[in-house]
Amino acid sequence: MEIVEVVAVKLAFKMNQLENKLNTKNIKPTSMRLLVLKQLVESKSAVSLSELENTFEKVDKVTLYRTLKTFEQKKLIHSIDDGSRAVKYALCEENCECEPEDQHVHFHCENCEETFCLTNTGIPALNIPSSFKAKSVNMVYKGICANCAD
Amino acid sequence: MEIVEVVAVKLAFKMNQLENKLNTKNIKPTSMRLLVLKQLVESKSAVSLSELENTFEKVDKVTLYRTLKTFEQKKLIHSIDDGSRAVKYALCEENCECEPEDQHVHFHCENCEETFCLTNTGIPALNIPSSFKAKSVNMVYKGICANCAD
DNA sequence: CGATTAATTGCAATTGTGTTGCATTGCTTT
DNA sequence: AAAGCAATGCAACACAATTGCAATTAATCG
Repeated sequence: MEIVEVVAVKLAFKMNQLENKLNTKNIKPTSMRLLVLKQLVESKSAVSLSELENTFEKVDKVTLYRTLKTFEQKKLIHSIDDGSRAVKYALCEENCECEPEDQHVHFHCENCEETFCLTNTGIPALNIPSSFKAKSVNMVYKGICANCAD
Repeated sequence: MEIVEVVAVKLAFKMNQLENKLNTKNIKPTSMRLLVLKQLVESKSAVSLSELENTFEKVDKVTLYRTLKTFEQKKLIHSIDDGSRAVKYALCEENCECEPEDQHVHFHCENCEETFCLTNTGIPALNIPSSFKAKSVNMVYKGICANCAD
C-alpha cells in the first residue's frame, strides 16, 4: 500500500469519527459541519465566531453562526462567556448534558485573549438561596495563562 | 422644624453619604456622578449601561459609560458578565479590592433578565493548574429568580 | 475677581458581534 | 425527474461598546 493511500485511509477514518460524533448527537453531517467540527476538535482553546470566520475565509459568517447554534443546541459544544466581547465555543466532554454538574471551570488569558477549558476542574456545588432555581452556571477565571506566564 | 426642612436635611445627609463614598474612593464627586451613584445604591439588582440610560433620559450615554468605567476602575462598583449581551454593574461591598477572595456569586434570571449579587455566597477557592495565574473570577448562575418562581 | 488650565460632559460617528429575512443551492424521497 | 425540505449564502439590521473632538464646567493661580 502506498503512503498516500495510508494517509487517505487515516483521513477517512478520522472523518468517520467526526461523522459519528455528529450522528450520535443527531446532527446531519454536512461537509460544512464536518469542517467546523474538525476545527473545533483540533483547536486547543475555545474559539469565537469571528475566529472561525478567519479560519475559513470563504465561508459565510451566518452559516458558521448557525452551525455553532445547532451544535450548542444538540449539546455537542458549549458556549463560554469569558468577559471578552465575543462568546467562545468549545467541545463538550463525552456524555455531557450541560447540567451544572457536567460543567467545568474556564480560564481566560488577559494577554493572549485565549480561553481554555479546565475540564479537570469541575464547578463545585454551592448553597445559593433556595428561592433561586439554577439551571446552568458559568465560572471563568481571568489572568495570565501558562503560555504567557514569564 | 418644618417637615420639609427635615426632609431636606435627610436628603442632604444622604447626599453627604454618597459624596463620602466617592471621596473615599478618590472620585471627584460631580453632580452627575452623585446621581449615578444614587441610582446604583437604590437599585436592587445590577444595572446595565442602557438601563441606566433609560433612567436618566436627558443624560448622554457616553457620559454614563465613562462614569461607570471610572467607578469600576476605582473599585466602587464591579462588572458582571451575566451572559446577556450587556455588561451589568453593581456596587462593591465595603473594603472590596475585587480580588478573587472578595468576589461573590451572581444570579441571572432568564425570565426577568435581572442579575442579582449573592453577596453572602463567596466564590470558593479552587485548585486550578498552578501554571495559570488568576487575577479575578466571574461566577454566574442562570435560572429562575425568586420573584419569577411560580 | 478674572484669566488660564485641567477635568468633565455632550455629540457625532465608528467598530464589532449577534441576528433576521429571504433567495438560492443541494440533498432526499417518491 | 419533480417536489419538498434542510442547509447555505447574501444583504441588511440591531445594539453594545468605544473613540475623537468640541463645548462646557470646575479648579488653580495671579
